[in-house]
Amino acid sequence: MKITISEIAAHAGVSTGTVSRVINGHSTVAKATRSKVLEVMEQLGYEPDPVARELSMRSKHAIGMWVGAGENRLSPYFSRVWRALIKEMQDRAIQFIEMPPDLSGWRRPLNAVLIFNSSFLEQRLNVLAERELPSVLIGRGTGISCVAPDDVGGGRLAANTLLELGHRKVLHLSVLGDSQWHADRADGFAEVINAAGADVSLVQMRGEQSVLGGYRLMRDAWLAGQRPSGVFCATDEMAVGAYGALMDLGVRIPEAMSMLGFDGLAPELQPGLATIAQDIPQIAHEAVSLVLEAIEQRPPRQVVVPVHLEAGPSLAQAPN
Amino acid sequence: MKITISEIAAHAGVSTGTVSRVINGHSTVAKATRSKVLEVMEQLGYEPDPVARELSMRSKHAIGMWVGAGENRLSPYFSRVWRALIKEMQDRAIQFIEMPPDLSGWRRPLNAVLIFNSSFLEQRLNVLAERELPSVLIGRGTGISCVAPDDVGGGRLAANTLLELGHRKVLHLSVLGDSQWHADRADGFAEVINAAGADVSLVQMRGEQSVLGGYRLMRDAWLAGQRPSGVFCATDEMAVGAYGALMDLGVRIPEAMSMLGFDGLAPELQPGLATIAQDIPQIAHEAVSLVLEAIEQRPPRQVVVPVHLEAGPSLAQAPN
DNA sequence: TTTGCTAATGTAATCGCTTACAGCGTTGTT
DNA sequence: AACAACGCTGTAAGCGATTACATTAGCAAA
Repeated sequence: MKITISEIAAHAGVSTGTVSRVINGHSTVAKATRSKVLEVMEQLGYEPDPVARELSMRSKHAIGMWVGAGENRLSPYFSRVWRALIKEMQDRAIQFIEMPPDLSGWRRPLNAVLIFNSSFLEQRLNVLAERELPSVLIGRGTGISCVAPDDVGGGRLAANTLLELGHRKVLHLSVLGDSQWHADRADGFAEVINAAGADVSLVQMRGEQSVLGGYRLMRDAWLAGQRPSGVFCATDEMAVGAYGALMDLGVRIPEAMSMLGFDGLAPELQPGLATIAQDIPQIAHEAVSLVLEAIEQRPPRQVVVPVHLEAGPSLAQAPN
Repeated sequence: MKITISEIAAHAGVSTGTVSRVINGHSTVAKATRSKVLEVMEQLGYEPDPVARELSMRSKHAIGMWVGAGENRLSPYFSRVWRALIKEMQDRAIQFIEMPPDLSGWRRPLNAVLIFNSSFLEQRLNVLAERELPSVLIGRGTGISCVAPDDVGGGRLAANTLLELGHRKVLHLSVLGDSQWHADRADGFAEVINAAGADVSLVQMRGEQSVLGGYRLMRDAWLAGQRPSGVFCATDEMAVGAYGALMDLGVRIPEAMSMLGFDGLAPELQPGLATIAQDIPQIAHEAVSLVLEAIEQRPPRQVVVPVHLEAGPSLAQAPN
């Protein structure tokens, strides 16, 4: 037998309205009442019904997720972000709708649109502006609300991590193209490395953002005579490839080479690989908050979500 | 502005009850009325709201999705299936809940569980049986409802495709381990190839199910002197790797080598790569249907979803 | 004591749909 | 002619939440 809000109300001796208010964390509930209600909810094992919830709230919040044809929806990173977004919206009883890359002919009513790190951003924003749809970007932009990981900080963190382990010759595998994310990672990394002293050297190479891209980059660098003691990869996917290349070349990790990736996917992709991890659930949380703000016409905001080091056995003291 | 049932009712000059009856195919509606309503619905592009529908039909279904620790939730295939499932449940206003690999301490009420192609299947089923939770498997099993792509048929189709193009020396890159899916693909493929005549030869090699696994397998095969004119990869991920290996080796595709993957992800992963495509939305659809049947205590059913060839420029006539 | 405000709570409309029940012309039976 | 049965349709009460609005209590100021 499913427990409903009115049973909770009855047991707690309050009205359904009050119960609803404590569920949604409205501040106008007296402390004593709130805890009483929470207690009853706990005791009866109450879970609000998401379907009913959505029906009653939805009129305000249906948000579309727009990912361009250019983006790779099958990439591990995208997959993670997507899942986090869905979970976040589920928790807030928001309806989410996947939109097709091409919007002509799109007619379903929406309150806002969430754009995933898009190419052709300008064009897209224009399309949305025409339809007067508030929009929020996961990525970087100006004049629009957006949320992104702290790429510069992550780059710096990567550099400091390697420096503290005594590495003096480091390699950075970055991504071809003009992605702001990867440029920032490279900049943060280079900034710290270059400030570390004259005996520290940095080489940067750029390749395709994929496992194979990382593999080829690392293999070719090594065969071309690059012999760093530490390598920082702009993404975990590339790191997986680079890791594989080093294995194939017989270079031992971490004895002969320390490796560090970026994104926080490494633990699933290649156990043991250290990474600068993004807080993806947090990014999703901020993204949805920004969307709700945008719907209320509040001014756009840029938020940067911190990253942290997720250590692993691919990291070791530099050999002498 | 969202169109509701009452607008349809107004436009058609009937009551909402009647509209609802035609939506649900109740037989007690006069023919003329029915067609009038259908016409208006068509004209206004009306779609019944699944959330409201579910709420009022009070068949509240919450289904858990259980994926083991061993499964790679970031793999492109999994990602696709996941998205398709979510969409399907959204369309049916079913609540889906992601469950942790370890179920001890799990308390949220569920009506059923959907298991993704799991390792340790027996153990898991026992756990679920203890809790009296109906369960459905995406993959293969006995004594339980399950849905899977037609792997054997897909293997045969791959073989016929290559044979029809005149290939006489073919390579199959398969997956290490005891996955039924991949065994079936290999069997279907081998069956047809081996029946094709004495001048047709097949070599099978097995490696890791990943881009890198495919890369290494293909590279090593080639370097070991394997010179087929066509290669069939058990998954598109491996195919991407194998494709890359051939590029690196300077083997031209498709002039010197035809390639065929499996899963239907190739168009996104590696444009141009032909593949035996699964109908993933259909698999998701069947999976959810089976779950609903299981909830109603109907006897378990096994369903096999057909696959089809998605051709591409990686396929060509065999060289003489 | 009365007035005015604020904080906390109750009330009831609402979200979009289903469905039990009631109403009402027709037709068939006696 | 009276009545039952039937076929179709309208009406309104839910489903389980949210929330605008009304109400009440409590307290300070006049």
